[in-house]
Amino acid sequence: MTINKPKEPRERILEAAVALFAQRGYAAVGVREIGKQAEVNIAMISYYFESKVGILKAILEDFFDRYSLIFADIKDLDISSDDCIRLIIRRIVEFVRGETNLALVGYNELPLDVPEIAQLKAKKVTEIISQLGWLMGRFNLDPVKDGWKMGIIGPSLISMVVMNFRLRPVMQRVFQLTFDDAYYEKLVETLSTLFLDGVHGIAAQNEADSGEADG
Amino acid sequence: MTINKPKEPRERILEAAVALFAQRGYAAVGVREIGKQAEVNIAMISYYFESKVGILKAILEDFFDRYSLIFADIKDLDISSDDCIRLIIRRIVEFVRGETNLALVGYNELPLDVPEIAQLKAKKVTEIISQLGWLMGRFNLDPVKDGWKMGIIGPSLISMVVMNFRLRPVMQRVFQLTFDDAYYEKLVETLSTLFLDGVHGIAAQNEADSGEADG
DNA sequence: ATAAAAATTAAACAAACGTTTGTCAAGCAT
DNA sequence: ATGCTTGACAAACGTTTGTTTAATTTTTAT
Repeated sequence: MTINKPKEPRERILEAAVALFAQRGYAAVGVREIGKQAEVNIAMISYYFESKVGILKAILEDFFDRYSLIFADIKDLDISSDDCIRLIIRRIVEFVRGETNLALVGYNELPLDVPEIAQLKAKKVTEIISQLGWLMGRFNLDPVKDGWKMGIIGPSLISMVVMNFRLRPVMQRVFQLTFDDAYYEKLVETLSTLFLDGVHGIAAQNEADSGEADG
Repeated sequence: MTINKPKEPRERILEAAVALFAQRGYAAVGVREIGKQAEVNIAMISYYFESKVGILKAILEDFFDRYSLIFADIKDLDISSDDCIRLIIRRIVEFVRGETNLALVGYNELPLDVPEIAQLKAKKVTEIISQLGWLMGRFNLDPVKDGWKMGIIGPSLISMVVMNFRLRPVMQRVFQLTFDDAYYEKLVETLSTLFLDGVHGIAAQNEADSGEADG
C-alpha cells in the first residue's frame, strides 16, 4: 500500500493524494494522512503545492490535459465516423483503466463546489466540449443548432465509461468478474455498440453471436 | 434560500443537508452549517439522527427507496420492450428533475468510501440490479450468462441521465438553455433514442426531422 | 393543576483540521 | 572557512470539527 520511496517528494504527494481522494473524496482526506502515505512531512505539502487545494488543482490539471489528448489527433485520422467513436471509447477506457484513481478524482470532484478551482474547471470543460464539436458534424448534427444535443450525448459518453469504474467496488460483490485484458476488450466492444446502436445493437450482436455458436 | 419554517425540525435538517451535500459533498459540510440553514440547534442533529453520518444514511435510504419505485410496477405493464425503456428513462428524468439534490447526493456519494454506510449501499444496489434482470430478458440478454453486460448497460443508463444534472452549473455557461418542460421532454426523447438506437438513431431522427421541416 | 415526557437550547468537550513558524543540515559558490 | 540557498523537519498556531452535557422550555397525560 505504501508508495515507492525513491521517487521525488512532490510526485509521492500527488500519488498519495490521488489514491486517497479517489477513495474517500477530496474533502474527507486531511493533509496529515496524505503526508503519511507519501512518507513526507506535512510541511512539504505547503512547500510544493502552497495549500491542500493546490494539490487538487495540480491533479485536475493533469487529468484534463491527459483527457484532452484523447481527442487531439482524431481530426487528422482518415477513418469512418463509427471507427472514430470506437477509437475514442477505446482510448477513454484505456485512459481510465491506466489511471483509474486520477479519472475518478476528476469525475467525482467535477460537479462539487470548490470555489478555488471553479475557474479551472469551467475553462477545461469548455475546451473539451469545443473539441467534440467537430465530431458531431460527422453524425448529421449541427454544433450550433443541435448544441443542446451535444450537451446530452457528449457527457453521456464519458459518464458511461467512468460509471463502470466508479461502481467497481460495489459491483464486484454482485458479479464474479476478473478485470483482465479480455474483460476490457469486451467492455470497449459493448460500450461502442451501445453508444453507436443502443441496446438494439447489443441485442442484435447477441443474436449473431449465439447463432454463430449454435450453428 | 432559507427553508420554510413551518416544517418539522427533522425534515428541515434533511432538506438543508441534501441541498448542502449536493453542492459541496458530504465530507465538506459541517453540522453547524446544516443546523444554521435548517434554523435548528446543532444538538438536534444528534437528537434526531444520532450523528452526522446518520443524516447521510437517512438521505441515501430515501434516495434508493424512491429510485426503486421507478421499476416497481414495470413488470406488470403490458407494453413493448422499447416503450418499457422509454418509460423507465422518462421516470428517471422526472425523478431526478423533481429531486435533483437528492439524486445528486445519492449518485455522488455512492462510490465514496464511508465505512458506516458501506453495507447499506451494497444492499440497495443489489436490490436495484436484481430488478433490472427481468428487463434484460426482453432484449435477448441472459441475466446469468450476460450478467457482466448488465453491469455495463444498467449503470450506463442512470449515469447518462444524472450526468446531465451534474454538469448543469458548468454547462449553463457554455450553452444558453432554459430548463423548462419542453427541454425535459426533448431530454427524455434524446436519451431514449440514444439508449435504444445509439447515435445512429439520433442521426436518423435528425435526418427525418430536417426532411420533414424542409419538405 | 401537576407530574412525566419530549423538545430545544447554550455551552463545553476533545480531537482533528490546514497552515505557519523557526530550526537544522547539506550543497555550493566564493 | 564563509555566506547563501534549498530541502526537510518537528512543534505549535488558531480554527473548526462532530459530539455531549446539563439545564430549560414546551408538550402531553393524568
